[in-house]
Amino acid sequence: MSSATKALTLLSYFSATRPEIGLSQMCRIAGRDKATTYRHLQALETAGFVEQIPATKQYRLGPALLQLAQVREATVPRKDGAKAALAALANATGETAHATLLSGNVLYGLCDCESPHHSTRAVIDMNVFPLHATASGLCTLAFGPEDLLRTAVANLEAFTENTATTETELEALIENVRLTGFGRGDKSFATETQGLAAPVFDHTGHLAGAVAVASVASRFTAELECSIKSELIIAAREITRNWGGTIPDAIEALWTTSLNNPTEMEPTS
Amino acid sequence: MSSATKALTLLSYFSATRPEIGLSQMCRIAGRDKATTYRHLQALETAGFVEQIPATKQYRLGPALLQLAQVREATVPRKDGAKAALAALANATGETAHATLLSGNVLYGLCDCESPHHSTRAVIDMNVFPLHATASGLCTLAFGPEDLLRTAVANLEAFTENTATTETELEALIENVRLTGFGRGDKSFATETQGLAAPVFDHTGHLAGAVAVASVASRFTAELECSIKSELIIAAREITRNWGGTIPDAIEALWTTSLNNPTEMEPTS
DNA sequence: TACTGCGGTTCGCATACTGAACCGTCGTTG
DNA sequence: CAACGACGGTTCAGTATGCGAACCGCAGTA
Repeated sequence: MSSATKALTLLSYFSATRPEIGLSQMCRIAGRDKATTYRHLQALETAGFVEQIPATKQYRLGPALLQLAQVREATVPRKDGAKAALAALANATGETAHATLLSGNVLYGLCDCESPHHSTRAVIDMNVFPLHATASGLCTLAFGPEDLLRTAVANLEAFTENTATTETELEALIENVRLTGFGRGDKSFATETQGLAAPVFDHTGHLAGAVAVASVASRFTAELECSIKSELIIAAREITRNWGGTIPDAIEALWTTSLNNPTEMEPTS
Repeated sequence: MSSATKALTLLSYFSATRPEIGLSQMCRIAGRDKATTYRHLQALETAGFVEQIPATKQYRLGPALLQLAQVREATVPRKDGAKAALAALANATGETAHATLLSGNVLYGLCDCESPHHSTRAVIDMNVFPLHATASGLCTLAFGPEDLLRTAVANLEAFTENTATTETELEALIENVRLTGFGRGDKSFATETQGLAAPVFDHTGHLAGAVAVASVASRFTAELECSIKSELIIAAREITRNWGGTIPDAIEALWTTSLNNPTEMEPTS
């Protein structure tokens, strides 16, 4: 481990719950020498990555991070941060993968990626994803801002006979998403399409969108669902990381339990 | 200079205008060896501070910065307290507005906001603001800690032919700022940029940074200057308030006299 | 084919990082 | 008060570790 790496890892010990760390405390956390840690902190301070609070002598993250984060945000649009993960997802599952982005009350299609494995694919061709009828939409409703539900119930268009058209039906679907950590669209948008989605988060800690796989219903099996879910987790983690966020622990826990108990799933219909 | 510092300085070479840098290019910019630079970039990559674009092998800023900036923002939410005021300032003046933050002896760019009014704008693209050559820097020298002057005179780089390059020249500029309450950068940093800045204070009662407007020199008139100054006062008051400080009475007095004296023109308040 | 510039690797050398020990200063405590 | 411990910060010998000249393979090109 290089000296620069060691210095940089010190930064990762700062968090919202522990924003200020003293020298001795940092030594204990990092398990390193005091003199070394001191020099590392000084190096970080000269670079503006940490600053020392004059009153308490404690260290906290510095202002240079804001500047660099701004440049990062300007240079890497979100679409680029999702493309590679989507391609991997489509390739691993053999199905069509796509990402959606929540902006205000609307869920936009951001980017999609078709798999070359099958001749019949689910074709994604939407600008706006209906919240109540797609896996991504249900995911957004389950883990996004609460007032989104009002927007959703204002438009419960019935795309298929499986579409939820009442508020209670919709709430049941959302509740299921909150229990499993995955959004499910069981032929609720198109009669031949089976959707699975996972939430994606950004640097504000809020839901930013979803990543989803659209499979053709006729070849959708329990094994495929399990495989898709595990790949979805990988993709959701990567996209979230690229967007500067972290998956909330609660959702990570949901994923592991819902992957280990595949008997939980109940086809609604 | 420690190895960690050397690695960290590489990050400062990324900017909005140069978001992606290859290895050889980085060597030239940093003036350092290729192997060393490569190791540094690798260390930064493992820490998530840069990432390599697979296609071009170039490096760009990484996603870890977003997370750390988020923590910083949660710890010290100064940026939030400045953004709204900057937007209003940019909108009212029709010019590019930005805020800077003093940390130690260094003046960092915190946040900037471009106005949509003009097609030609002053583009702010700096991590660190030179104290002797920018309106914000002069403001900081005039009203910030005294020993900052020593740091400033240690680096009197001439950016344009208008840049102050001697200590006496610099002191004359600072004296003018102390008389008017506004920092002025008359093409001293870029030949086409005219800067005006006002100081901002935090809860300790000391200077915390500056808020500034960068105008294009060719359209800079007395009327515009007057308008910018009155808007600057509003923005400085608001940001200072958001940062938990108050504008010292002495500076409020300077502002009112300097707005009324040099010209009969009344600002649109 | 030879040449140029690129990203990446090797390896011997000495620089600069390491960490045990130390210092001065706080609050606390018997 | 004096002893104590925890803290931030400093010193110094010894060696791990970073340094850079030289090199490799590749891709474009003239």
